[in-house]
Amino acid sequence: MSQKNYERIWQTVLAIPAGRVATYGQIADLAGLPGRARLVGKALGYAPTNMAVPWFRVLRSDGKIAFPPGSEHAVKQIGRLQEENVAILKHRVHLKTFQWQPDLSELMFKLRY
DNA sequence: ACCTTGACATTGG
DNA sequence: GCCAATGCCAAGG
Repeated sequence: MSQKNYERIWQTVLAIPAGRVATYGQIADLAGLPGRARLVGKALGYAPTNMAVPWFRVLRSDGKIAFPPGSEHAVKQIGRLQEENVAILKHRVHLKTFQWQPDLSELMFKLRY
């Protein structure tokens, strides 16, 4: 287990502000792991609950919820997003409106890159 | 070392 | 926009 990569991913996701969302690929890039979007999903699955990583703010490249419609995970995710006023329509978030546009220098500082 | 598995992404129809 | 085919690559068996 490459705990190191997971940590970077968790830290990056922790930087997503409430009310905004990011895609798996975007997180991979920001975490310095280009081309490893799938690793992001895996890392979120292993995220320690005590660390409160906002996994629900991460979506597919087209804005869709990654879990199957109606599944327990999907329902919870949609609920969490709606609590922060992120609109969901047809299992999808309009990225043009809600996608996080990180301040790169600030992020670099936080992640120590 | 080989094979399988994904909370993915991109492209083409 | 939907679906299928491809490409991708770390983890775990």
